[in-house]
Amino acid sequence: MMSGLDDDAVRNVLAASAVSSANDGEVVFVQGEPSDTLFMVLEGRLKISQLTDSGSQTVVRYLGPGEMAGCVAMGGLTHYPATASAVGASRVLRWSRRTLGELVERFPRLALNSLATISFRMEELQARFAELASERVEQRIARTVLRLIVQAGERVEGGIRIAIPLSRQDLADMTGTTLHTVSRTLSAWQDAGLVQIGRQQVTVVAVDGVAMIGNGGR
Amino acid sequence: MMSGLDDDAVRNVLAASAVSSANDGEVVFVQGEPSDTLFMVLEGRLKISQLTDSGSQTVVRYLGPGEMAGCVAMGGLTHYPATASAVGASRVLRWSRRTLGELVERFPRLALNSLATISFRMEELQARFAELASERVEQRIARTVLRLIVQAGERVEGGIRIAIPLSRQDLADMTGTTLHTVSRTLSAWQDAGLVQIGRQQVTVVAVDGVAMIGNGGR
DNA sequence: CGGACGCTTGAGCACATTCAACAGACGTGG
DNA sequence: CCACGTCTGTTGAATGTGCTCAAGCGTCCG
Repeated sequence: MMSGLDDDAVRNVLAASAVSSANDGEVVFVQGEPSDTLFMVLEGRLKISQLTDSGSQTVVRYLGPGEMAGCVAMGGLTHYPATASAVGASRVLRWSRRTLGELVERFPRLALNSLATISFRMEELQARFAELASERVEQRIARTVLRLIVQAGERVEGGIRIAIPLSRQDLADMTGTTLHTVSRTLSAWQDAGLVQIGRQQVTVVAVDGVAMIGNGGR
Repeated sequence: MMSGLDDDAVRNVLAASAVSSANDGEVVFVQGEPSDTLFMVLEGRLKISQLTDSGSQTVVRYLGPGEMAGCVAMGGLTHYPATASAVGASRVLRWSRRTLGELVERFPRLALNSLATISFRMEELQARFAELASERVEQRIARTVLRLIVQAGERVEGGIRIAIPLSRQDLADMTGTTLHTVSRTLSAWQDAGLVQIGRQQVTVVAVDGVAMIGNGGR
């Protein structure tokens, strides 16, 4: 978010922010509310999720330290398109839309950086959209797990652990399936020695094996 | 794209552009190529589509006059995430990445406008993603048709026609299904008096009926 | 006139959902 | 500390939506 700004500018931008804390599960902003604040994660994580009117949930992404949430406050959207809730004890920086307007005027670079962030996410979302449209469930789960180990992988003995409390339901909400199918799939993978699963956690033992499934190798 | 710019600025921005024509089906930019140009549709339409490595296609959206294509050239992406091809004889404005950099420096507002555009599309894509993840095929087709009549609806006797040559395959690529299912669905709708279908074209007779299906009323 | 293209329709099947029941882990409060 | 309720996860069986495979038809165009 701050890339391309000189130290002085960064100090100015930070000085204009406020800090908030959020406990595990606490909501930072809610889908449908007026989008009058931009956030940046300082500590912990945010889970960005979306609720359709029919009641089903989709998880759009997880955000870690340094990442922006509610970029739409800078773009033109008047309401948040999704809900952000804290995963574990977290801390975020906040800028009001007003403050933001002034900052962007002084440091136009901020707008460009947001643009870069959103472009990147847009590309990712398009890719996930295409996956969802054309690939089978097992493949999608594999790709999602791979993305998660990039985003939040943690080396442990015997593999790479996804350092987010991740329920079967969460994975289902990311891949557009049900927790049942996710459970079955992960169990099968464990039997095959690809992963090690536990309550709200997944450790990938054989990254190459999972990658193969993700690429269509059955 | 030009909103918030004064007349003089608009003249400057336009003066820096080049014009290209594209015949029906001709490709404007290709997925994976370096994204060194920003486009704006002047006449006709562009179809933005994406090809996965497994070979299946998804249609991301259609763009009409005044809309920007390849916004990523302004954001940070180095390669186009999708392919743009002309639908019918079309004309587009072009700005090179270099020119664009200079323009943005002089008129920072351009960056904000792009941000607004992408934010809007991001929101729409998120909504479609959620649809794809949670709704049945018929519902998704209904919603897609409704979106299309907003984007390219044309009042005709007996309904609203979608003024784009739209094959069953195209609709399938937008909804993540097969042309077979789309064909069956549209035929059923025609029997029910909801739409009037023809070769590469759809005319919605009963918008409310289609909307009901889109909202889950079976 | 012939071929390519877009579309329709039927039959069978497979993947994933739905329905259902249960098991274990965790947290809470008496 | 144990009893209880809640939350998360597992697994089986039945069901069904939508895909795949297959064949054929009409229309547009060279």
